[in-house]
Amino acid sequence: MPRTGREPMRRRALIGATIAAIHEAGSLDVTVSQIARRAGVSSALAHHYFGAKDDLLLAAMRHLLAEFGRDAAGRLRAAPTPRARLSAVIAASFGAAQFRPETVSAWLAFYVRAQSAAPARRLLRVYARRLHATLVHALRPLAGPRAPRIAEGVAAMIDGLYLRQALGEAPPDAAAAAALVEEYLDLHLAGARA
Amino acid sequence: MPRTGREPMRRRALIGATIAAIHEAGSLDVTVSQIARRAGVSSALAHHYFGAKDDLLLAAMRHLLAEFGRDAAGRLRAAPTPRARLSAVIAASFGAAQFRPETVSAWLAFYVRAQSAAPARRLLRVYARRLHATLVHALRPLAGPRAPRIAEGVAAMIDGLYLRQALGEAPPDAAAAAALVEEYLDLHLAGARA
Amino acid sequence: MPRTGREPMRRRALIGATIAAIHEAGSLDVTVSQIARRAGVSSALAHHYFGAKDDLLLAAMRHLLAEFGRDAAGRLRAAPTPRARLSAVIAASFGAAQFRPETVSAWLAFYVRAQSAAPARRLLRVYARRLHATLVHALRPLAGPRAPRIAEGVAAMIDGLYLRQALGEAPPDAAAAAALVEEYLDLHLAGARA
Amino acid sequence: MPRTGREPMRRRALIGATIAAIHEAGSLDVTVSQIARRAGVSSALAHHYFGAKDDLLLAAMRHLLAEFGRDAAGRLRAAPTPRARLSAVIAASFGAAQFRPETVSAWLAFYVRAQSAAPARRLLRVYARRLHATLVHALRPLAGPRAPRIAEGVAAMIDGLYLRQALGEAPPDAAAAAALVEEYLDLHLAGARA
DNA sequence: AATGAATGAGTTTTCATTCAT
DNA sequence: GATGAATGAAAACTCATTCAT
Repeated sequence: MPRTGREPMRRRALIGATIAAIHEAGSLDVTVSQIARRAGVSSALAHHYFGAKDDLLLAAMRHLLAEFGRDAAGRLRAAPTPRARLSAVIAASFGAAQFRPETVSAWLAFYVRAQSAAPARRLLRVYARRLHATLVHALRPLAGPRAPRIAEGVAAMIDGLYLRQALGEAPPDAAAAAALVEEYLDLHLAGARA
Repeated sequence: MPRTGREPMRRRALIGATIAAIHEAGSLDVTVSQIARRAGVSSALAHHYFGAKDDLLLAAMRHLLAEFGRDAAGRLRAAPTPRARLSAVIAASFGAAQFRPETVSAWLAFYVRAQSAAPARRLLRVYARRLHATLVHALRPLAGPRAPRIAEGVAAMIDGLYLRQALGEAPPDAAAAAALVEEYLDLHLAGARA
Repeated sequence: MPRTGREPMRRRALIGATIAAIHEAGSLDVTVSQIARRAGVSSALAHHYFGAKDDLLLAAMRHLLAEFGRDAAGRLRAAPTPRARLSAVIAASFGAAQFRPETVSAWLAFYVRAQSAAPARRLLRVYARRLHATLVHALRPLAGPRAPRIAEGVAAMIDGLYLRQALGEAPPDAAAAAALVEEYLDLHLAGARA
Repeated sequence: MPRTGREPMRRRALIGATIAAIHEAGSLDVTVSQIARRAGVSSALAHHYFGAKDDLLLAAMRHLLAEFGRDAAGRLRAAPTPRARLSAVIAASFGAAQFRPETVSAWLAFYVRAQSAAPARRLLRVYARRLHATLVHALRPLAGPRAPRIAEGVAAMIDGLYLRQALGEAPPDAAAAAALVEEYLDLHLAGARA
């Protein structure tokens, strides 16, 4: 039986609390104390584990990215065709784990942060490039030279739907969002085949 | 000759400084003093004219929205057909005034703010609904019942391209962005006609 | 016909506004702008006429003191006997002009101010001494060597009734207050005669 | 041995510093920084323990009130007769702890504050009512229906003596002040018996 | 005479961060 | 490992006061 260890437990709790707090505040203007209280520890402990506040935020961001990455990877492994791989990416983007209001808020906040904080920017770029590469790779056999272009469109649309979701008064409709992107793809690929 | 009036001058200067400062900081975490200094006045004067910081931010937001509104309205007046009206909206979105890094940064920052500040949210919603109405109205004769759906896709894509532009290492390529949206429309409308 | 002159008019308006504002705020924490607005002029004009804020406050204080002085002097002139003179002072203290909530608030605020501002303290002392002298003078033929002591008691009781009035939830009852002091005097003077 | 506990220590120090600072300033226009410096801590700590400045002021007020309450209660317990109880209240009012210039200044400042700040007003009213009830209760067997009236006179005189003491150039003479009130009582009660 | 414009000097309050225990 | 205690630094906001017009 692996002793779970207090530290990893605390770290997880703090990261979860960070995301929840960001969602509740709707921005990164969240105090370390708020986060710590939510995680049931002292703010000093948050510093002890993560160093500066920025590091905690980065860790939360990394957590979100990794979660998405795992989710997407799983779906990609199960996808037999290029077209299915594209759907896998879309499904992961609008999957239950990603499209929760909580996650979307945090996501958007991190995007803004990336404009001013270099480490956050680096993180997002790695993710963006990986996503782009995956899309292009899957699109290549279906759309040839238009692949990068379509990938760009797909990525933009996904991001745009997140943005609107973050703001939206309407309840999140992951299915409708996914369908919109799928349709975009279908139009492009049908046109290609024609 | 109308006396220029100092107040409108100062207000304009402060709003301009606000947008510039937001861009430079990459977020709304800008102090009133920074903004005031940039406008060449004291922070007290900024408070004198705008009240609280939030009011200044809102005024800047309103300014951006109004600018876009005027730009779009001008282009729409010159558009003879529904399809041209759609292009007018897209052109306004990616026009020189709107797609400057400066404006895009501020835009995104305001989106985040709208998550927590009700007045900002109201402002963005008004803009979003107006845009949506314009798009649907122009799409109706071309796409019938699919109009709302396509409008949603167009709006999402535009927002997504802004988001990516805000983050992007690449220099802004308004033409490419606009082309992507135009193409999206063409695909939908071609399919419709077919 | 005496041209009233703008200046005296403005000064009066400002002093009245000062007292009203102090009453409304319940303390001297009133801004010059508030006072000026209430008087219908700019704050700059208040400074123009009175110099610093302290000077305006002092002028308002002086106004209150002078008003009380005039009121008391009038009543004293009409008082035929020492006992009547004592009643005159009491009547002036609780007269309509003095015992208004407005005046009482200001009065108390000035008492506090006198603790830290020398000019205000000097002003109040002059008034206190004059009042004391008047009381002693009237008491001497009635109470002999006990005059200063009784004067002290009367003055304290008047001040105390003001204090309680300033705080009181009950509506001001000038008659009851005056009666309490009169009774105090009667007891002393009856005892003296006995 | 109970660990002294830093928090209670700091709270006490801050409250003491508040009262001292109010006395020195002669009003509540005292900055949190001044108070904190006097207590030997940072202003941030004052906020940490008391929240807003108002809360610190209220705590100081409550401290004064409680101190007086304890003092009076002790003396009342030792008073065998109604008349002795009245003297106990007077003695407590002018006792060494209460009639210090420091305390009197603060007292007066709080009275003014009560005019504009509801919580302060509530606090003072509780104290005023309790005092009134005590006086009336002790006076009832001695003065019958005149008890409330005399109680009012006693309370007013005490407050008035505080007021004059706050302003006074003369050194505080607690004995003389107390004697004045005692005499007032004696006159009333002698008259009653007669 | 009168004012709008403008600001410097402060004041409260918040918060990330450190440190002794 | 964990925390309460403590603070320096900063930020929003206020206000008396000055000055050009």
